[in-house]
Amino acid sequence: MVRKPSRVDAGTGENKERKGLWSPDEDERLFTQITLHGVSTWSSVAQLAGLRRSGKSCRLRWMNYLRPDLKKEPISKREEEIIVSLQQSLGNRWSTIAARMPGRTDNEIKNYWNSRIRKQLNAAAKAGRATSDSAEEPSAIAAGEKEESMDNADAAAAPPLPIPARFPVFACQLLVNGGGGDQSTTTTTEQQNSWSEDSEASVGDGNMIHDFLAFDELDYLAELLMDMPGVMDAWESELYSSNSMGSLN
DNA sequence: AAGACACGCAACCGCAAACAA
DNA sequence: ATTGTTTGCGGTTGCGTGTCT
Repeated sequence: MVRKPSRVDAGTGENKERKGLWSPDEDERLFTQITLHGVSTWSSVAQLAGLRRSGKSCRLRWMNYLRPDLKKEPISKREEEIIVSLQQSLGNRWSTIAARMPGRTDNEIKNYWNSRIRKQLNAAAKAGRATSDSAEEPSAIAAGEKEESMDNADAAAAPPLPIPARFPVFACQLLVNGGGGDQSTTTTTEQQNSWSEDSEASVGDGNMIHDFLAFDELDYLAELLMDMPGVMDAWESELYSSNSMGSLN
């Protein structure tokens, strides 16, 4: 979707800071400036590129649009699952979530989530009015509502471990891999990243499991697996290790 | 065909943390 | 230790486009 730069205040005053959509020329200036000279401070980037933009605006444009490593394709089903599960375990920490999803920006994920939530709420409003509190809600809607309540409570203040959508898959992996825990519990960055790609499924990985089980089946499995000895311990360390990765670039 | 509505996305705003002087 | 500046983040807004009526 290409939009004309037509937003309010396209920079009428000579010295006035420009706001609104970026023109192709501005993009080019910014891109050239950063690729050739890098970034010392963002305000200096704006100056050196001859842009009447705030450093803040330049940063945002670069991060969300110009960066060469950004994925241009729409968010895949697999990525959606990752977003949902990370959102459930981390809350609205979009930058942390984005850091685990190469090529995706916090803004993109946030937008995706917000529109998704809006959809779910609309759907829930339509379907749910008559049969409120129905036990057979689609898991996606349930997930959305769960997160809303989590938002209010704030993840840090909630002692019980969150059970995101990834848990059933994780638990299945644990079983398939022999329950040793070692390889399953040490979820590496590469592993996380591989979930975002539509890579080939190998025995015991999340893709394979999802090929055989629907979401509602996974939910059911989750309930059973939570009671199995050792599973929650493994999940806890999995959660811990993945949470602590958030600080990585 | 045209207006209304919904959706997706880009970008702004305000705040807080980090950093420098 | 204090103050000012910069950066990063999450929430929110508003525009353009697609779809529906």
